Amino acid sequence: MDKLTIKTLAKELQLSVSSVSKALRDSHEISAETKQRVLALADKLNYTPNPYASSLRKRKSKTIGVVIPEVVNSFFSQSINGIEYIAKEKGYHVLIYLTHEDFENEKAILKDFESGRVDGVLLSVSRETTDCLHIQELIDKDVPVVFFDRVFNEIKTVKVTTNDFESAYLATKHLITSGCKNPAFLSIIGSLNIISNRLEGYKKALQEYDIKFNDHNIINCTTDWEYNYKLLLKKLKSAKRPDGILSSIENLSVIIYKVCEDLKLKIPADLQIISFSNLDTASFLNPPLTTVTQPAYEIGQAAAAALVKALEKKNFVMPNENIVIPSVLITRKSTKNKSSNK
Amino acid sequence: MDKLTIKTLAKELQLSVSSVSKALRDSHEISAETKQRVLALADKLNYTPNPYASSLRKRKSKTIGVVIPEVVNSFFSQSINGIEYIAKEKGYHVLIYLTHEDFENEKAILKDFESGRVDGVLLSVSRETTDCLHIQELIDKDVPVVFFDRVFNEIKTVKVTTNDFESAYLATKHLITSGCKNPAFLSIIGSLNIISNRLEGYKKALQEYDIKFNDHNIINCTTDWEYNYKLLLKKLKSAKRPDGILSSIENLSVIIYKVCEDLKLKIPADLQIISFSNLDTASFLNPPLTTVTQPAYEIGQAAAAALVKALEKKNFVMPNENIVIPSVLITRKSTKNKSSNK
DNA sequence: TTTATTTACGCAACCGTTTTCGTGCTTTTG
DNA sequence: CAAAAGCACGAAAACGGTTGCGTAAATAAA
Repeated sequence: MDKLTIKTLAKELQLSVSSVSKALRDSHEISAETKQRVLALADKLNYTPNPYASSLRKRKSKTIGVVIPEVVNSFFSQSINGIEYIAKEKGYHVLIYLTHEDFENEKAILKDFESGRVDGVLLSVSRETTDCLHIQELIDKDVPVVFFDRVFNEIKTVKVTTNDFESAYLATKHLITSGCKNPAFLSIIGSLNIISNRLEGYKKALQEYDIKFNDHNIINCTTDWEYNYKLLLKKLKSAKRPDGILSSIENLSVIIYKVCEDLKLKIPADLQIISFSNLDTASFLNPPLTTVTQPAYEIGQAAAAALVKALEKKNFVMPNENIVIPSVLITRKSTKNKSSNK
Repeated sequence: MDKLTIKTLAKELQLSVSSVSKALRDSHEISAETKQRVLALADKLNYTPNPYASSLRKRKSKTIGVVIPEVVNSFFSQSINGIEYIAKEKGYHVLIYLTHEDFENEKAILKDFESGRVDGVLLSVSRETTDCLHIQELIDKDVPVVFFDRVFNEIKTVKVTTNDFESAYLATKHLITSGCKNPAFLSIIGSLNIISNRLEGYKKALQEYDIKFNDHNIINCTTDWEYNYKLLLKKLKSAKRPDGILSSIENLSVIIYKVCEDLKLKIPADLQIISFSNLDTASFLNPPLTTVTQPAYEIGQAAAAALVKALEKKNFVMPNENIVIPSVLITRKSTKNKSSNK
């Protein structure tokens, strides 16, 4: 048995290759009767058209590339879920690439995309990404890019984010109204927009409550967990230690718990904690963690939908649009809210 | 500017298309000098060969398909990480598909693979998958499939798993030696090999310690969390309630915590808990959860490596091989182990 | 009845690479 | 010095579909 191609069908049916192709694609040029015959045989022989031949000729791959920093991360894996939902619905395939927060990796991946491997890209930039030449170059080659979560404002395209500024503002406000006099902000190195937006929200809340902003209360973590642990240990041992923390990074919250345990600091009595987090174990931590939870699934869906919508158009132009899907503050026992639920 | 193809290079260099192609692929037929010229221009023009044309001609896509039940799951996302590591290293691309534990989805995905979209497949079957015709059909079309974690023994191929039987045995033994007289086993509907293997391990430990096996202690959960909650509530309220639980499913462990909280059962005093889990928040739960942690990353790596190894061979034959990478039991405060670490 | 239009299909070019085979030319060998 | 071998490259046929265009027959309009 040699390979089953469209030619096999054509020969069997005494039709030309082109007619078979047209019949399979439900062209109006082919009679209903012939279509039936073709479909029937295709079905019987279990024929599936070669996607590469098709992609080559049609100059589109029905494939989208998803570029994210990490996959072992509840935010990104939930996003992928949303992306996959839309992709499947619209008949697209999903290629996944991880940058591991490395700029060179990101560049190499986007460079590869210039080959036409994917019709469009969903991108959440790495922490190290400081310029966007590689992104613009890709777009200039007519490969549309939609940002989600970690965006680059310099690029004119659709950006799907959550309300980082406002969420951080509300979270900080929550800390303050729960009694914090000296809330700190847990940050991470890099130049991510989302982080600086969150920082601005934090600052605004301080300002509103006449708490003077103190540089010491911005704790800059790194990717080195050992270092972060020591840094937090130092900060929380110091005389003017914070009495509340807003963590802008999910993974860092567990380190805080660890440090508190080791320093015998009581949560929330000695230290109140809120974290941006999508961990569904947050409510089972000790004590349950108050979180700012991002609508990761919806963000993935919205980004994929925007991309596909553009791809389906003849001469698509990506609108320079910001889609903002709000996060939700879920108060739990790690903060001293009065009306504590859960 | 029209599309940049190999023809553009050929024209510019006054060479034939074939020579350029050969130069790019570093063929011995081309002189070093010519290669230099070709590479230089390709570099200058930022040329990237069209992958679809190449795949069509070469009849291989340098792409592997990964089919998993869910991605919002620390085991699978860690596995993907391992897979991606190998894929990148070997120059493969990774297409990800989610079955959402649905058999029909799984069939449709594997059917699509018969088109030659991927060179090989890494598969972890859905919970609902009870027969393997669709898998065998794919293999019969010369698309190699490597199983990881959730395997199908009927299929002769490489299977990468962890030592489920032994791990469950050791975990149960741990419960018993920590004082459990009546340990239960938390299962989930479906016919997964890994679950039944774990159940066997549990049974063996009971037998070894002369604890008679009791059907009531096999708690069969479903995908309905509400139902599971009620079921566990009932089980843990009953007179002959278990004094220890081995959960074979990561997600179920948090429900147990919830039920214990609501019933005011103390962990581990009233109920000791061990769960198969890859959650890195396990040690920050209240109390820290004793886990059987699977080497998810390594399993992904091993599966991908086995697949790629086969793909790189001329006439590959998949060996019918079991690669077993052991899990590790990490004792924490949810069990009353004597030498408690962490 | 003649002409115009529609219907249903085939021909052949094309998408961008890869690869086999052939061909001059230079170099080696007996 | 003739024959053989090696070298560097080009022509052309694939790979498996898609699509614009041509065309014969069938139908509609004039």
